[in-house]
Amino acid sequence: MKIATFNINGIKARIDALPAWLDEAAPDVALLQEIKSVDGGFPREIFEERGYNVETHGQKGFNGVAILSKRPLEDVTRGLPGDDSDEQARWIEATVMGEHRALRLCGLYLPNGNPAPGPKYDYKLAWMERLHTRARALLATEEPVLLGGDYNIIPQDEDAARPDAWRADALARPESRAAFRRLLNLGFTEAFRARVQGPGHYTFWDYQAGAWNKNDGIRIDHFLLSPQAADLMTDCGIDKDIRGRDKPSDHVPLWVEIDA
DNA sequence: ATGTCGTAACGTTTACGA
Repeated sequence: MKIATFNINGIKARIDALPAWLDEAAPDVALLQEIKSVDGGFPREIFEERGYNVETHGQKGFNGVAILSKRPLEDVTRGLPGDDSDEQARWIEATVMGEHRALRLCGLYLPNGNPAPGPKYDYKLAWMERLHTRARALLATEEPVLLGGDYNIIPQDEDAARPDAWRADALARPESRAAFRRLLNLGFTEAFRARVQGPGHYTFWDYQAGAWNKNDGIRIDHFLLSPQAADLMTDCGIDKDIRGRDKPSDHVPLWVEIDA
């Protein structure tokens, strides 16, 4: 089963590019972030026509996550637990039924956190604390669990073309990186790094300053796999090329192949 | 030129978030 994550930066703006990528890459599941749409405004028919079940968790204007799946989805939940006052739509979970077994999928859009320091950075770190709590609970189920999405975290210097330019940014500050490492230390495997080593692999290129043409990118979209899911992974990759097409998102898809 | 894009709104332009 091919499972992808893709920050589309607005469903209205990606109304052509997203279906074109789906038709070509043919993922069984796509975790989407930044749909920037309320649930009722999401053009679900476009995806249902292609055989996808559609589950959304949106809000007006910003954020918003969704799951598209060709296989049945069950037990869908919306919102990251741990703060009932948090109204930002950044988390959705569902169980997808594979041919042999079920997988628990979590689609996440982790707060950017800039400017840092400041209240937005505090919110990012608090959100990561809640993510840690939820991730630990999911591990305890001993089921295959995948946490996929836009983490807004550059894990190491090798994950940026110009690491010094990001040193003070919320995406690379020591507290952000430490919170990400704490997740890994629970026992998750970072899918891409389990398969590919070394610098030069990115999932985001800013629209500004010709970042794409200079390959001035960062790697901030990730899949974290529970031990039971990591045992089933057979491949992982980045669909880099679509960043150079018409009307691209600033992110590109990351995908994993899971033998489920 | 302080570099772009997407969304919303008291819209033909500005503000915000990224």
